Amino acid sequence: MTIAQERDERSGAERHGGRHLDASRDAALRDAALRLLAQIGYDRLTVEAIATSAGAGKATIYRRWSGKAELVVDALLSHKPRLEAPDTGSLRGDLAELARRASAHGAEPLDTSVMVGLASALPRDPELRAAFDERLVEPHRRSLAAVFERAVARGEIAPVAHLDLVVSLIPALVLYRLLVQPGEIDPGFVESIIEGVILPLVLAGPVSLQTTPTP
Amino acid sequence: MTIAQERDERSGAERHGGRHLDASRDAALRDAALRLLAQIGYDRLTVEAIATSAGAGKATIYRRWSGKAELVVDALLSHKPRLEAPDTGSLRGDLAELARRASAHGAEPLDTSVMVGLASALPRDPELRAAFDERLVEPHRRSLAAVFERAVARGEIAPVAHLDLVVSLIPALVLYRLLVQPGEIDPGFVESIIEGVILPLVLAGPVSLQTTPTP
DNA sequence: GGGATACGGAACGGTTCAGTTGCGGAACGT
DNA sequence: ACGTTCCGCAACTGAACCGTTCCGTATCCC
Repeated sequence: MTIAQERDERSGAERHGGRHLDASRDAALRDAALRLLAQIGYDRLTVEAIATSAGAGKATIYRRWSGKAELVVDALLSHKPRLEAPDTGSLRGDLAELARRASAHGAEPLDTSVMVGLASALPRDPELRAAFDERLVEPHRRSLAAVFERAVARGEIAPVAHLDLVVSLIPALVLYRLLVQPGEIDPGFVESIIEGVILPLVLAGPVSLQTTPTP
Repeated sequence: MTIAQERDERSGAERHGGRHLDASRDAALRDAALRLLAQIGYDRLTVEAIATSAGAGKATIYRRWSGKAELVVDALLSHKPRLEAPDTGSLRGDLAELARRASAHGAEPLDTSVMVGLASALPRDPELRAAFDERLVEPHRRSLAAVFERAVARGEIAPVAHLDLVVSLIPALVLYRLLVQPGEIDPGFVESIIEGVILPLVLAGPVSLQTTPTP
């Protein structure tokens, strides 16, 4: 519905004379929405604050979206993630590169704050959750899965048994860490996940030990 | 401050005649607060809804707490977790028992919903975060740490290298799963974390492989 | 018994926000 | 040139909620 509305307004059949919608206003409003979302969370986010923060009037928002929910979903979907998985030649190098992007660079700290800000709202809004999935969750999972699959193809590791779980490790632990201990993520934190959990896990062969060692 | 207020009201020096505070109202209100918190999250939680849900009047709440924040913190702190780590004789057995408690039983599904409901509010309220830590995060970590330490003492596994990280695995992955895919947690989910991630990780010896296998 | 206080319930003023409308001005098509 | 539509801004109505106050009733200490 969001995309449809966008189509109506841009290539609409009922556009005659008059001033056009200013595309720079769209971008400014979406940016402001994501920035405030990361700062104060979805529930405390107000349309008025978004407008003010973008130097716009509320009417400019309601000319484009039906309200907060539609604007935030559209902002999330417009937020293009970097999909390209790195290829440094080794699994450790690829993971380190992903970690470097995730902690140091500009995009990802916003991503994780947005995740925290959206958390409480996701269970009650399927559209929000779908956009959250498409732009924040799945790209990470795909990049990680590609890195592991390349390592398998190189013969560096055996096929990963629970790939779904393994590619969730970094985002899950980063999110948990942000909830339990708010503030900036130490770059070494992601590194210790890689070195302390992921690499030992995927480098170890399949384990088939006895369950009862103390008869 | 919350505990101090409680002391003032119960053993207060300035209590003369008149009807006493009904302790059953305290419990009903705290229960209602946690139940609604799990359902709709902290931000949408209203004092009015808590009172109505507990069959009480708002005045009964404001006689005890200064507002929503203090009530929720007090409710969290009154929520006594089961600390006792199981001791089945094997690491796998202990972990399976923890998993059984976490997914099937009554207390823990509420716990995880409360965690989701609190998520967006934690970064901006240190008292809330402290209570969250004390009653929802640390007990889980302590139980898991105790289980691993006993396994080390039995000689079942080598000392766990990144214990802080390893004991975060279950809560982090469960929380992440709840956010990304709301609804009930499949009991098999926690089991696959144990079998697919934790056990392979702690059973594998320290890994010291070469970083560059493709010269 | 009598004064004091808690109880559920209802009402009230104050604040915040949603969503709409009007204003003066600017940008577009015809 | 002219009408149409966008722009930022401000004002407005209505809803939701907070925190307080009052009511009639019930419970406690003295």
